[in-house]
Amino acid sequence: MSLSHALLTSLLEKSSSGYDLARRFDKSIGYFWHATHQQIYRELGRMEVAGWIESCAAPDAGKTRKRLYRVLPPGQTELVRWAAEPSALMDLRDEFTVRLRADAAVGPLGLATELERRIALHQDKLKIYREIEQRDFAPDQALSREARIHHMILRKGILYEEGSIQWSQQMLAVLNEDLSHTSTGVAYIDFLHFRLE
Amino acid sequence: MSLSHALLTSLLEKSSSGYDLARRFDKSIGYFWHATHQQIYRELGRMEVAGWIESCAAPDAGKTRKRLYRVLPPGQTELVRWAAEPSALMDLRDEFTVRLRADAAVGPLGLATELERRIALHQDKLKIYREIEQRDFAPDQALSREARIHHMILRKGILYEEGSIQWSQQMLAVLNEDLSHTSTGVAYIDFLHFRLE
DNA sequence: GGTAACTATGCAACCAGTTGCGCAGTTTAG
DNA sequence: CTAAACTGCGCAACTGGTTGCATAGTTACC
Repeated sequence: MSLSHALLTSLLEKSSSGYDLARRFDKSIGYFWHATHQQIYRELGRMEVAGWIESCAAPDAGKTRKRLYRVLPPGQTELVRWAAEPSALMDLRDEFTVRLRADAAVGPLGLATELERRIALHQDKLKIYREIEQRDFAPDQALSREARIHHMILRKGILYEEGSIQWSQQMLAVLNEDLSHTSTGVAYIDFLHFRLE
Repeated sequence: MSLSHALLTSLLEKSSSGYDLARRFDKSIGYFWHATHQQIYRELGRMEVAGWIESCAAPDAGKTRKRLYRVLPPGQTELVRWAAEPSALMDLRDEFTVRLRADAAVGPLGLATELERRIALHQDKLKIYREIEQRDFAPDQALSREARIHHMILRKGILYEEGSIQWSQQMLAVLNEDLSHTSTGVAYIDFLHFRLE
């Protein structure tokens, strides 16, 4: 999924060691996209072979193997080339949605508790995003183009979490509805598929 | 990502051949999650070995190799077991977000056109979802539990597309802003990372 | 009657992502 | 002073997803 270009971007913003990159990735792009240290080291190796980046022993390495990675001009060229490519829309491949559909197919499976847990997780993320917004993107500042783009990316996360919480609460209401007046069997299933043809 | 359980759910809703399953998948769960026929055939094979499903020559097979797949009790048991498991939140691994960040890092890359294309794609999807909603979930009907869950899943898609369109239009405004009064260099980059520590 | 499109399945190879483990040095706390 | 935790890198194996290709029958059309 082109982790390499995400890493190029992150390295352009700040040259780092693989380890720092992994941690920084977790705290910026990584709020939206988790990558393990393994993936990152492997990708750094490939990019160095490709001549997109170079590395040297880190100044603060001591006797450790710590290396510092830097983007080379071919890497930046490649990033610019890649950025202009069209890309597919993200798919919303959410496991929990499938679980809900399984619940719909075989009958109540007690997903309310899990849904409540997920709401709490969304609220945690939202809280973190809002703190970052307050600290880094105060409304009175005149922001640079770069900062405005970063702000919009963060806004995307905030809007997504807010939407997820609202939707989840409505879903919770559906799961908790009194079932005594409604059919719980399977008689309805066959005409409930989304049909398009 | 547990395609097998998504397929179990889909097969429970309606027994099908691999091919039909692939096409039905595209038109229900598949609006949120694309799977190729290859993945589906491979997974069907595994599930049959595991005893979750069984297959027989399809009644309408003629001289073709068409097979019909059906969920067996162990398959349903497995689905119920799986559905109760906790699951991680979806990550928003969107390539275009990385491209925007690359634009922020190296300067304007002309992403506005691509963003406009994506807005149009979101609008197409939204239109389809709304048509499905009108046809299958008319507001005056008393819906079963199953239908209400399916409706909520569709609502999730609708809300996501609406949110994406709104956000993208704001992002477009940022990209199209007059640059003459703002810095376009790289001087700002190093303090623009989201910081948490 | 030929050819193009569609239905239906499957193999093989590859690439990306994940997990578990291990090594080696540094810092911190008891 | 030593054990534990943390920094930093990396190998090997596995799983899941993707791509390209192959096969074979069916339908539709000119």
